[in-house]
Amino acid sequence: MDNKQIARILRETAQLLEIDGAIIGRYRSYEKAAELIDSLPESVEQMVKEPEKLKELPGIGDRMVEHLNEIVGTGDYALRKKLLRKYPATILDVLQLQSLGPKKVALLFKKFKAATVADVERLAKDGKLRELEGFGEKSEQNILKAVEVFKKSTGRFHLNTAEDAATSITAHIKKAGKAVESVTPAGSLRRGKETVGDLDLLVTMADGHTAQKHVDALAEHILKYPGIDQTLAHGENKVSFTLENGLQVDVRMLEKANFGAALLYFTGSKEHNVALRGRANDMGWTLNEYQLATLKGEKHVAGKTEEEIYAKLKLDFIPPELRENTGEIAAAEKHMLPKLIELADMKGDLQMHTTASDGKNSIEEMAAAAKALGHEYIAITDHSKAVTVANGLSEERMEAHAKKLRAANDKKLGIRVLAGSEVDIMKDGSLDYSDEILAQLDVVVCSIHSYFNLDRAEMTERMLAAIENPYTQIIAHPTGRLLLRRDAIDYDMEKILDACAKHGVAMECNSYPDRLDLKDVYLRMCKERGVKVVISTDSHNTGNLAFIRYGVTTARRGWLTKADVLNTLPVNDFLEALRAKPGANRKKQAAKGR
DNA sequence: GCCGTTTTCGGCCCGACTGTTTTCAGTCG
Repeated sequence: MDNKQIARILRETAQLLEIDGAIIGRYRSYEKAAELIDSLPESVEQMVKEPEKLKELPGIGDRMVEHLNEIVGTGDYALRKKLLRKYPATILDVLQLQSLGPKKVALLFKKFKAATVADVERLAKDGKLRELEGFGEKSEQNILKAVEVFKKSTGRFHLNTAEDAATSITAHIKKAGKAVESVTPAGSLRRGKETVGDLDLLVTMADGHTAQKHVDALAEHILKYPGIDQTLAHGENKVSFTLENGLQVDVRMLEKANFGAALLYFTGSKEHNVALRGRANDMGWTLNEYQLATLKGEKHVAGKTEEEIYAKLKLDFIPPELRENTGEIAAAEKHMLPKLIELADMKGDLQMHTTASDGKNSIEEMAAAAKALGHEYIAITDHSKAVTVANGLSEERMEAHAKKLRAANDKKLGIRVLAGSEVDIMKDGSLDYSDEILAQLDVVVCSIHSYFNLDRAEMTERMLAAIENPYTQIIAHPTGRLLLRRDAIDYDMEKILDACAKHGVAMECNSYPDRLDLKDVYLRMCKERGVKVVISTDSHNTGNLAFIRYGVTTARRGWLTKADVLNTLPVNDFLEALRAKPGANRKKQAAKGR
């Protein structure tokens, strides 16, 4: 049982307890345990064998250790099962609906036995809800809207969808003219989380434009953004709306003096903020979205910039990507935060496709576009023969293609082109090309495109066999997940990473916004084990090459530095750092094509 | 259920907004 499953059981228990009317602290302790375990790199299943270690974690006490033991041992949790006899599991869907919280959900269940989204929809349509205390006509409409959103999606969006929306809305806001000083995205987008639930934008008002009438005028202007589907809120300092794709956008207008405190607050994560506020309290201060101040708010301490606030809290500046309360505060206190990798550190891109398989551009076009992005080298990695749907290359075609790739270096493209392939890992863990073909490639990138549903043991064996193959150098999109569409394939990640460390196989962080694979938590596991990482785009056209920024962001979330990522090296050093192929003469290989 | 150099009991982050109310409970982030 993995941490995600354990966290889900705890979170559901917390939600059910809340609906059941438990006191605030009780369900919060379950919530906190779930949040902690969700982002814990170590396996709880392993840790229950050492309860003392488990108890060192903040918010885990004697009782929680017992509960975790029960969950790991039995695969379920008696309290949750008991609550699910009282409330159907579908009531948790109802809780997802915007404007319905635990109190109202409990009331709906008590009065009408409503336990599904469909039940609630029918009650709202029949006008039954307004009979209840605390509900009115407006609530009915809001609930019906929420039901529509629920039906449309689970309410999360790819990183690039959110970023594109932020760019477009920012441009619109700036058209308001000189009243606007700056527009800054906050929230999970700024933290670079793999998917974004809603978009937070902070707008600072320029000097001389802070009066309410200017703010009101700006709010009016913002609500004229052409992509708005529905306006959700229109307050003094905030407007909220949804876009046609269902993405919710919150825009907050504020004074420059509060910008740092607001940016910190709305960037989150919630867990990071809670920890910072606790720290502020310990130091005799209080932190909110307006300022850091003395406990009763009588004296301002800081608020204009995030840097200033962190400094007052005796912390080094914490990059947004690390703000998940997974150790960054302790590291910042001890001046031990890593110097995170940056986009400018990237010198190459190691996975991309051309018209030879399923790409849209030629070798030369991909090379020119990569050069324009500042890369010094690329590996062209068209599909191997098993991926027939993607026009995978037969051994004969691959051999000819490799020659063509080498020859491309004679054309003075201004960028080194490495001959590679994205070689399929077959069901039994063997590779899709013979050793003879693999020996001719500069870069062998291996990945899974079939049999995603093998059981865990079989999948682990398959991956281990691929890693043990002496020609395998990089595992591409290692878990095969498609964000919001397909779950990660199931194998023992710890075993796989140990094998990668042993054999010098690198793990890819795939930058494609619907993959971001490996993800942050696993990248951090790579770093701890000394497993090498590469950041690639998996581009299928020249436009995709810029996705590398999402890979870099994900790597930053995994605490990686430049030194942890192989393709920050100059090409010859990179080739030397890559796993040596059988019989390879490194120096000769590196010098080739110069 | 967890936690503690003001606490072993009594708190659990905290403020804005909405919709329902005429002063506030519930929801949200």
